[in-house]
Amino acid sequence: MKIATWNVNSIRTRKEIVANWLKANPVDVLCLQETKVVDEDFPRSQFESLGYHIYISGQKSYNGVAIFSLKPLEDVSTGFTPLLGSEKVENFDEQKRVITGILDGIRIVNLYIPNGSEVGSEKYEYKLRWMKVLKEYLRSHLAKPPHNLCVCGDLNITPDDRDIHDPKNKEKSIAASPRERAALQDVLEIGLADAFRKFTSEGGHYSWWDYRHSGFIRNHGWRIDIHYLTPNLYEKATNCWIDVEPRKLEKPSDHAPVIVEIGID
DNA sequence: ATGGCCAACGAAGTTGGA
Repeated sequence: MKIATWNVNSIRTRKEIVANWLKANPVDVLCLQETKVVDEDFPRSQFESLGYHIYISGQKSYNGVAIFSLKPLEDVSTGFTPLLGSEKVENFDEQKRVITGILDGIRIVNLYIPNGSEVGSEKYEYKLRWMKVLKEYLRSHLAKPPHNLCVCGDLNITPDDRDIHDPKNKEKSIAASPRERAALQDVLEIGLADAFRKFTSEGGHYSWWDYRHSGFIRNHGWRIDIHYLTPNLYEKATNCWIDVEPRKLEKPSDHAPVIVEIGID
């Protein structure tokens, strides 16, 4: 089974690129972030004609997540509230950043973690609070069948210095600051491991490059689009890679898709 | 170098991204 994750930075702007990619790479599941469109205006037909079932949670202008799956998903839900109740999650579900469903005994959780803007800002504190709720949310999923999690998406945090092209000033840099990395590690304590790092240990592999500064040409990027797996799935993972090809196209997303292959039918 | 790019919204400039 192949599960891909891709921050497309507007599905309406990127629909041709995404559809063409799926034709060449017919993954079982594609998790999208930053769809940036309300559900009524989501360009469904282009992807349904490729055989995908489509599950979406969008909003106007910002955020928005979706899952495409060749087979129907079970137990689909959006946001934290269905598991945790509204009193535990402040107003987090106003921003559409979480969608999940089950496929063949795997609970797939698609996340668009808040960016955080600048270290120390109000949005940064929001991000850190969001991470605490995320941990409870994932723990609740893990306690229920099928007890196998694939947590993927745009995590907006680099796990370590191998995942940023220039670690200088990282303490003050959003997505690399110590409190963000500690918050991520705290979430992973429930029992999640980075699928990409099972196969590739060196640095220099990125999933996001700034549109500015010729970031892609110079490979000045960050690896922030990640699959985390529970141990049973981690053992079964047979490959995980970043497909940089779509980043070379005209009007690309600033992120590249990342694919994990798990050795089950 | 307090920047450069890109998208949404809406019809010019602001907000957000990471």
